[in-house]
Amino acid sequence: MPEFQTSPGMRDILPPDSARWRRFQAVFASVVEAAGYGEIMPPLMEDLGVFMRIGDATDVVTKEMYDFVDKGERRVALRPEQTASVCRAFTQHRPLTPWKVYYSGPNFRYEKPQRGRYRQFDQVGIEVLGADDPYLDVEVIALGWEFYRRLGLRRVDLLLNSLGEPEDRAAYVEALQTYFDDNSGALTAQSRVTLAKNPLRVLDSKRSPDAAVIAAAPRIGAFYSPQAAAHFEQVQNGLTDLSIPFTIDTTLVRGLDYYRRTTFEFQGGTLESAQNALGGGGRYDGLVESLGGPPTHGIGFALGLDRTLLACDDEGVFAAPDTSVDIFVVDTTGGREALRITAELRDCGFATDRAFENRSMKAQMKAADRSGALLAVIIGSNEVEAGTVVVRPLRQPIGEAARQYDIPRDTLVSEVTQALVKAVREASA
RNA sequence: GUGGUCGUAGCUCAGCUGGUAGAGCAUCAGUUUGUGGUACUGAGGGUCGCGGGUUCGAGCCCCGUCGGUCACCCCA
Repeated sequence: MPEFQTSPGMRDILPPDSARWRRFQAVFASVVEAAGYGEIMPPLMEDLGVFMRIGDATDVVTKEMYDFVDKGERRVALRPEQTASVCRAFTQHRPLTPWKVYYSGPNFRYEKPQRGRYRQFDQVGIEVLGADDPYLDVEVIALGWEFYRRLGLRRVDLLLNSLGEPEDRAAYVEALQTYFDDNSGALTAQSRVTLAKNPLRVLDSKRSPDAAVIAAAPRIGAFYSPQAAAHFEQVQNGLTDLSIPFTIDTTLVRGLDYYRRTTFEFQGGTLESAQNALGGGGRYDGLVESLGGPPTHGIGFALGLDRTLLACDDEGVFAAPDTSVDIFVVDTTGGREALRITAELRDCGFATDRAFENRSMKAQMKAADRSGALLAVIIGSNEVEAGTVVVRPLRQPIGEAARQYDIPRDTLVSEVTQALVKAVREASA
């Protein structure tokens, strides 16, 4: 074991995996930019108070924050999510509404790491501030749905719920509290602890002894005000109009305390339940206000990159993109000629790699093969003397002899262009 | 944070009831005095996560610790 390793829950993303991450973010950007969203890049660190507004009943805030005092005696924290930062940015800059933004990047939570759960983890997401239209809820959900489709995922389930208006939610929480209190004998000890903090969260319990109690608990639906019920119905109708299948799940309460009305979650059908939440979101009317801004409607979602990639692996889609080079330059005369040729080819836009340390012809050819290049450009002492270079196609079927040929050194670019066109055509045939 | 489980070469792993380490792949070199991907030969590479303990002797047993993983919790 080396002396230094990444800290728990932190890891290096190496090639070719890193290319997959980049493409993931690029696909997301293209989906939401096509709907008018612009990218916001908030800082990784904010005043601790910004994140405290997420809610003091959530572990994300109370137990998992990477907070510390900086050299200027400020209480700061690494962001555990980005919604709060977006709302802070909104109150700070007061952009025109509706303000449609997307983000992509790492967040930090001090949790015990597990598969699909890291202390530094990437999310992509969108937020819309300043609009109350239920069709906006539909747009937001539909964009998440569309993104999964673009990745190639098919086994994603959309769970939908509404927590009602704040008053509805409060009345429901009260009813739940009463119900669970009356039945606390049947709950697990852990659920009783949860109950003391937030009765809604008890609905999330995955412990089997709780299942019966939860199944018989009061449902949120009975507590909706007429407005909340109408909003929820329009959201459902809109999703149906777009042929997006969903399941109403009245126990879907989401972890963050700021949610109001519409909440939703995307679950991966192939994943274990501990990791099956690929992403989720909802309305958080009130969050901007709690950060000192004007009363402002808000809705958005965040999708976890790690779990979504796990789901992609399970479904065999969205493989790491090919990052191989077009041309590999082999030079057995010391490497100076390779230096010139490589630079020339790169200038002309060809992805080009080469070998170093003046290794044997065989070793350099091996490296050329490994590079995935379609073409090798070879220079030995004979070629230097004759003023030529060898062009050798590399991707013919095993057993078939390579048809390499000499070309004049000064026709390199045009010859290589032709050879590449041919190689690509043969490869796709 | 609580509990289970695992931790041996770069990677995947084997190692019988304790007797001072192996395979496959990968890497490098040679068979081929200029040419890769299939074949053959060989080489390099490990303080068996770390620290204690038991023992004549520990990769194998015990304790602790760190890390991964699984469940709970939480959530993405």
